[in-house]
Amino acid sequence: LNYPLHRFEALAKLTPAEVDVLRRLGGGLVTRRRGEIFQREGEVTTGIHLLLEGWVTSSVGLASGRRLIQKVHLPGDMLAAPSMVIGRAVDTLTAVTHAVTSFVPYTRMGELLASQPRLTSLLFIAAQMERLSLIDTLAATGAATARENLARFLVDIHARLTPIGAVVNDSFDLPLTQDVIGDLLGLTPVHVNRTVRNMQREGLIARDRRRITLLNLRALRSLSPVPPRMPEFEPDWLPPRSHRAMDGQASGAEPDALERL
Amino acid sequence: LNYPLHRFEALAKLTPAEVDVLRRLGGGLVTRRRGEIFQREGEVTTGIHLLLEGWVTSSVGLASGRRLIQKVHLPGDMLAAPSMVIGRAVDTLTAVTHAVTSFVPYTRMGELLASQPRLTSLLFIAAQMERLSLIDTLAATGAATARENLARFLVDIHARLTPIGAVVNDSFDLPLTQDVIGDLLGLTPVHVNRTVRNMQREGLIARDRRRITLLNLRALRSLSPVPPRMPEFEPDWLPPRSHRAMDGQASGAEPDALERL
DNA sequence: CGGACTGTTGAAATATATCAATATTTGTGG
DNA sequence: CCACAAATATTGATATATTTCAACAGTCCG
Repeated sequence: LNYPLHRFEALAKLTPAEVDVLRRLGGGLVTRRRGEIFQREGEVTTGIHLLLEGWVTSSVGLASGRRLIQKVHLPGDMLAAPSMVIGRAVDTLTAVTHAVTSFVPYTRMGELLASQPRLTSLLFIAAQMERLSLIDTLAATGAATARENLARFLVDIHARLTPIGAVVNDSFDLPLTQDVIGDLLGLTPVHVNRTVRNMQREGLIARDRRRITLLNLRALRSLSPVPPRMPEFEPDWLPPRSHRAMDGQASGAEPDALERL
Repeated sequence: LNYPLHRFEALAKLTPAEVDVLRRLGGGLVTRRRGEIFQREGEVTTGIHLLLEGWVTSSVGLASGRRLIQKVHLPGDMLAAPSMVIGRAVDTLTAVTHAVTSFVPYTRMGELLASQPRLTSLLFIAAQMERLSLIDTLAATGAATARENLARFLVDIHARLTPIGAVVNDSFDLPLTQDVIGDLLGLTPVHVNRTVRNMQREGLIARDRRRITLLNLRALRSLSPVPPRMPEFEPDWLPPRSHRAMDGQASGAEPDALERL
């Protein structure tokens, strides 16, 4: 299972044992067809999903019938984590491209939480980062123009695609319809279209089919209402790579729980 | 230090030792005058704040000059946690009423993370809940009308004020100006006013000075575009109240780190 | 190849913003 | 406790970004 760990590795240098625990966290690989919905809002959930390949949207349906896409998930993301708190799916997960996921039952997450204090800390930090990213989305959606919001979106995807090597010369595949982008930015697809075409006309971006090129990244960045966010690498308050902890022996509760599978 | 723990107690029954660790987490009490700004966006941060009393807003400034208030914090909240990831303040913290806080240096948070696996799990869960709350805010701000958004806001404050006993007969103090509410909902103060007055005219709410009464909670709830969220109490995957862990002895690293102060 | 998505453009409608003036409340210092 | 200044709330008129509705053009994929 080749779960991309760049997310965690941006936070701290992992020990080989930790890498191993994370790589073996998920169950078998599951292939998702394009368009497949593999979690529906409201249903009872028993675990989270790791995204290994492809793009997946996380959307919530509003009472009005509109839907808002909270986030597009890219490889390396942990899906449906907020749902574990209430035991029911908070969001609907839809594969927008062909995708590969891996399931992690809550009980297994519990074993991880109980036995790996340092990884639990990293999970805590990762959750805070997701929170930060939502704050930025909120700032853009709530108090910025369509143009600024679109700029932020493009810059964000660019930044998140870069560590997995999917960006060449500021150019990348964007397998999202304007309809989906609209639900993501809280705009009408019609208005997304007009805004995109304006940016194109002004030479900010170029498009060819599903491929998009950011011609003036600097201009787009300064258009974006929020600054880029860089997590601090291995902050000094992070629990140390304890020799005892690194083998998963930290909590007395279930020493080898994570080694069983 | 009487840090309200209802947030954690909604998630799990705490052991006396855990209660003690949490209560002794913060340093001395700090009093904040109304209007005082005690953290500014962008400045280097060295710890988080616990809110014991009063209301505090967390806002981010946009490039356009507008500001968006991400959240109003109420007693029991942990402030500025997202900032710990990047070591700089993500948000500006402003006391909107007289308030009392207590500071927790990152190093002390690190000790907590290293020594209390179960509390770390609860912190992780709490972060996921905050994430969920942001998703709901985003849904309302991005794809709902001013009216729906305001309804959601009132219902949310009502729900969060209830566990600290600040709601009587669906009536509570709302020490926020319409200007602040506007920044919170992504609306103009003028439009907030019109929307509030409409609700009043329709008998949904009543106001007297800063006190507001939700006359028809059911109607407001159904107006809200997002459902109420109930965290699951003591989910079965949560790390158990280990006898060893409860004394803060779990990680071999620094056994008594948290007991020093 | 053909039918179903997806993108594009126009015209009209609308929720919300902006600007501006006045009323009311609130906090403060005498 | 009063009076006053500053902050906040209220209302109206007008402007505007975005939505809605609708028609048509591409393009993708089976």
